[in-house]
Amino acid sequence: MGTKYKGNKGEINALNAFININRAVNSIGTRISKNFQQKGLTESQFGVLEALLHLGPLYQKKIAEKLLVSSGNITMVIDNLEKRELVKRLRYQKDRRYFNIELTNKGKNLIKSIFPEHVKAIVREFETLTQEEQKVLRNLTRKLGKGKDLGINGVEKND
Amino acid sequence: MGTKYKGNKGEINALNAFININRAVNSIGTRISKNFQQKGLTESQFGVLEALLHLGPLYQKKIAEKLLVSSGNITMVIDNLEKRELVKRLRYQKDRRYFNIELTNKGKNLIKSIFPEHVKAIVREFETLTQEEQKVLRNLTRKLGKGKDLGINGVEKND
DNA sequence: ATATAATACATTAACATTAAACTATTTAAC
DNA sequence: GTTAAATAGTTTAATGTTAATGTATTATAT
Repeated sequence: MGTKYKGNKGEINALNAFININRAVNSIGTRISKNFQQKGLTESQFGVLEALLHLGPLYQKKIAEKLLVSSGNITMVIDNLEKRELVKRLRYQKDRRYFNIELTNKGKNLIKSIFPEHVKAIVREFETLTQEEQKVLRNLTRKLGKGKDLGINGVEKND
Repeated sequence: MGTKYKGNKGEINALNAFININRAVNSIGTRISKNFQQKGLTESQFGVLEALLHLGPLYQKKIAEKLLVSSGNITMVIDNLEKRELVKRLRYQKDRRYFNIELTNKGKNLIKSIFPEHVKAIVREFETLTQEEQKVLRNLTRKLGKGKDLGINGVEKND
């Protein structure tokens, strides 16, 4: 198990935690994504539809921020969703640089039909942990994700 | 914070844990990968070189298994590493279906020069957690990653 | 021995992904 | 008001990724 790298205890602990958290995300991600893949959606496409369902219409830059991907990427994902008539681009008249991206009825019906199964799949994966363990995991990963980027004066940059 | 989805407590806990673990992996992964990206390596390329350094020569299928990617994919990654003369393909004479993939001296020097910084970057990320918390995180994610795939008779399939 | 399976790797098409360069539009500077 | 800077989105080139299909090689069945 774990890393083959020989280092001090601190290094071994960090490497083992790193390896296991990556494997876990990979492993549960693969299983969970089967749901929407069977409906012909990629992970990015699913992410866009889900964001639009729960947050309402967004312009592309906001979607890219939510999904942590580049704007060039989002252009293509929206292109492909638009081809399938799951979303539409609406030029925002007050500032013509923006497109508002909206779900079509077809898109809304699709994501609404998939999402409950998606939640069930996630719950199923996390059932290997108790409710208490899930909370511990959430808190540890929240701390981890925030990193320790410090702004000036040692004040946390992250909210 | 957390999900906007309205569900029962079990669903909310699982979704929140899911969101945070994904964000954490994404976030620390982005920062850690800057190391090898600055040396002109992609994540997959780094993964291959690292596996070869620590495990010795491997054939492509083994590499694909280690890195959890498809064999079609590994063909291209090896192609690109080979173009840069970081690895070489050696046809295995006893069974000519296989290639042994080996590091060249250039490849070995590169990965050996990068890896210590990589470890340091990981340690740095995990310093937001205590040693004890890192161990807890490792155990929770190990459990999570194994899932609860059951073979016949309810016997665990995973080792 | 020959036909069939299985195995390792390669190829293709479709989509993802980023960085960098580009266009169109709006805002800010002067 | 005209120019410069900033912003939203697009395009391109390079690589990654998978699933599906193809090719070469080896193992198995009969």
